[in-house]
Amino acid sequence: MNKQPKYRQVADALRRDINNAVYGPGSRLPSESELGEHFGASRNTIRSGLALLVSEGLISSSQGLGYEVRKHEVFELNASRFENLTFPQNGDAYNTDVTAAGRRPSQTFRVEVAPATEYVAERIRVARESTTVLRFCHRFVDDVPWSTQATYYPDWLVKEAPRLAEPGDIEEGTTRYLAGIGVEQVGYRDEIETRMPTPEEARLLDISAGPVLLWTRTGYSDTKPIRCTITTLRGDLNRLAYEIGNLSALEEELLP
Amino acid sequence: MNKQPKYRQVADALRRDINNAVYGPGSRLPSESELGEHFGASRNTIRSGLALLVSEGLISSSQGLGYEVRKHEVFELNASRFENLTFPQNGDAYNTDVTAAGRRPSQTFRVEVAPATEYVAERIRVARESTTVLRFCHRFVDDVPWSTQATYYPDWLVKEAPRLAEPGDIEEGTTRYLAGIGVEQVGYRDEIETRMPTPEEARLLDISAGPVLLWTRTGYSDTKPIRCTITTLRGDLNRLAYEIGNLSALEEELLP
DNA sequence: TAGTGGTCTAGACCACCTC
DNA sequence: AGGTGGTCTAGACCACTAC
Repeated sequence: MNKQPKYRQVADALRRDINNAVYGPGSRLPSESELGEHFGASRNTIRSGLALLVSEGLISSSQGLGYEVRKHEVFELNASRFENLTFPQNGDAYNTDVTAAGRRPSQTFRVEVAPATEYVAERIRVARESTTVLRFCHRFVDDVPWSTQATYYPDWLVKEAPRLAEPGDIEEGTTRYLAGIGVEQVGYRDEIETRMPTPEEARLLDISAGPVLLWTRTGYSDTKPIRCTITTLRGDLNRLAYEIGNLSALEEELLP
Repeated sequence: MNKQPKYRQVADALRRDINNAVYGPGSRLPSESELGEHFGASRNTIRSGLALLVSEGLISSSQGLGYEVRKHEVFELNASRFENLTFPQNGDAYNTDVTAAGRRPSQTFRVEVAPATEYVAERIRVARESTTVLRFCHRFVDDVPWSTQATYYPDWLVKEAPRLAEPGDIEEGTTRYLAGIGVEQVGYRDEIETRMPTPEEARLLDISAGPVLLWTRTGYSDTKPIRCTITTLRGDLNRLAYEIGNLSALEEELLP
């Protein structure tokens, strides 16, 4: 027989109850002491079991309140909608998508000059530590921190497109502004990863547990890379989607 | 002054040392008792700090051995390489990509009849719990569990394409087999999410800590969905890539 | 004020690895 | 055998929330 440690038995029992909706989304779990009595375990052992479920993203805890079953709400970002002149939009797809979902987007924004990290440098093909312009966005949906987005532009491009270095939004969108001065983004390469947040990311995105989704887009003109955008998304709140090829079958679904 | 709890101070100090390569990748950390003496904390407090770093994916622990700084090795899957007749490949891109990276792929494979989960049913547009054929793949790279892949085919398609329900591989690849009988996949919709693994996933993929990357591809003919493939990837080992548009600038990079 | 979770301790015993 | 991490206990005190 495969004997599990007691804290795992506690976690398994509670997980089963949560999946079977004995404890529904948003409802509160019994207190640590009550669970301790129920399972015949010390408070610390119960806490180990609960910590497992917290790390799995099933429950969350707040001091003075107790443990609560988390409700899941996912926002989908369409990453394949082409960022070009055929889709008029401000900045990028974010405002469009969030508003379309009936939610209220907001953001803080800043521009700075920053040395290229190794990660960025190899993608926009500049020397490590060389100067870049960083346009940084901290995004919220209904005032909940949702994602951060950092776009790096190489120095040579900023010389051609000085408005990139100016603080404040570019009304018509950076992609369109660049196209207007003859630098057109004709393709991009996306990379998607996941990992646990750094303490800094956890602070910015108000993450108490669970992973982040990292989405890097390197945009190319017909001759060279022109930007690198790194988006850090709360994993529990976001999903990325790509639609590729002929999807006429999908559109029909939405007809009356 | 913002006083951090002692176990966080421990974690922060060790994290800094790891990032500054005081403890390099693959090297061992001092034992819990040594750290306890160093930081003037009880063993349990030290363990809380170390647990934080484990959950962040920075270190791993093994009973009897100690804590080790993890080395990162990421395998990139190109998800946008079109799955059609222009790219000859077995099954899908997996074998091609892994072999190209100089690694040894292996897999176990099974076919079964399974009722559609709600998630699958809404994607291939069949009734919940209706019959589907599930082709399941457990994949390894150099014998390390890497990902699982489950593809669901709707019942109506299996009637037209009976080999889908036969156990064993389809030599020329399922996409090509289907094209051969007139069911061509002309487009697909990908969805990408992340979360912590379920206990079952942790077992199959041998995950001690860290998230999984979930990649769902729904394939369409010109009139309806024909399959739904759910790939579960170890987050620490995998990255997804999409290349879209004109990337002639990227190809040049690889010339002499 | 009472109840909740958050931190911390001191000590015990077990399971696993290396020598 | 000796050292490592893994589990578990009993108890203390603190911080936060509710009433």
